Amino acid sequence: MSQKLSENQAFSNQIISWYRQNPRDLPWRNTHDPYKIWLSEIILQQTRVAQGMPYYYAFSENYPSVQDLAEAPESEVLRLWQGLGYYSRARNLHFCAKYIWFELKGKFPSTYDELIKLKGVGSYTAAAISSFAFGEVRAVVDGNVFRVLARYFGISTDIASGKGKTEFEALANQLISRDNPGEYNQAIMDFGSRMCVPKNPDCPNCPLKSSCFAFSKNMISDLPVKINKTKIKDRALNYLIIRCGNRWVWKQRSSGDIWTGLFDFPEIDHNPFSSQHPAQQYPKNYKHILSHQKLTATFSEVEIPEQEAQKLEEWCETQGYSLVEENHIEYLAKPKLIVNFLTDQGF
DNA sequence: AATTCGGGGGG
DNA sequence: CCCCCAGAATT
Repeated sequence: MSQKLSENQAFSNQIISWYRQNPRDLPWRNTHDPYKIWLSEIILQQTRVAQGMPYYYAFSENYPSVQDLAEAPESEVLRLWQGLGYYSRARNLHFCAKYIWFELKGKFPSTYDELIKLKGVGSYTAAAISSFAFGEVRAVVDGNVFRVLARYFGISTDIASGKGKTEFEALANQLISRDNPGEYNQAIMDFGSRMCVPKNPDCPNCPLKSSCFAFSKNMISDLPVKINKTKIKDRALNYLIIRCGNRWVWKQRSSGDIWTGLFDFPEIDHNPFSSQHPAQQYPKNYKHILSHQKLTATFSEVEIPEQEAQKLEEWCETQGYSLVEENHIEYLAKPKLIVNFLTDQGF
């Protein structure tokens, strides 16, 4: 056995050894059901375990099987996802559930190569499902793995680049335990999220410190290298709430922009009503940070008399807007910004 | 390769 | 204020 191979084996053995002494009891670890594992992995993309946990329970209870999810209306799935963000995850989840149930007759894809074809399933998620549910030897590379490997092996390749992704995936697939790939994958992610954390990691108590490159070179704060280019743009949203009796005009957002499929309000420009009826603006501005946009929203309100209800209905029809009874608002999937506004109004 | 997709937590 | 989080799709 080459020295390289035995060093790799020592690394994975220590990772698994640490994991067995410090296991977290997470609900998706108590099953091999690929549906539940898939569900958990989609929820946890770019999402902390603590934030995703209540959503995992909600989806598991409302949709215990892929059939239940497949037969649910998309509006309900999006409403259940409300507040978690990256809503294409929910739409892709529902799309794939329908595909698996109705096209594949409920037979869940069971290999990395099949799983990665699913919408919303990339290299990380395909590796996670194939190893956890089916025991395939396929290493996960998430933010935790990037960090642990970059520090331990002293790799300074930009983890946000395609070169970095290729390089780290190749290394991870050399390190993964052939006997227990799923447990190794769980172990290295847990190690990264609880021991080898981004800031102020607990190096003195780390079982791998003696052979860790970054620790020995005092480069913990320099690794991993991540070159971030995203710049945040300011954006104004000036909403107009058009009310007619107890009905409000709602707009379902279309693709190609933020919050696809969710409901908010028309914006104040280009409406035939606010010029003829007094529109009242709410005093408070709402600031909301997305990953790439800094939103500032204002809300105005205009009341349309019942005599013009038919004209309003026709205008909504041409615009693709919906007149929604107040008691139905809670069932619409809405962005957090809108939920915040409604909460302030007592909804 | 660069940009676009949410929302929350921690230093 | 910054960065990060069990990333992936699109351009």
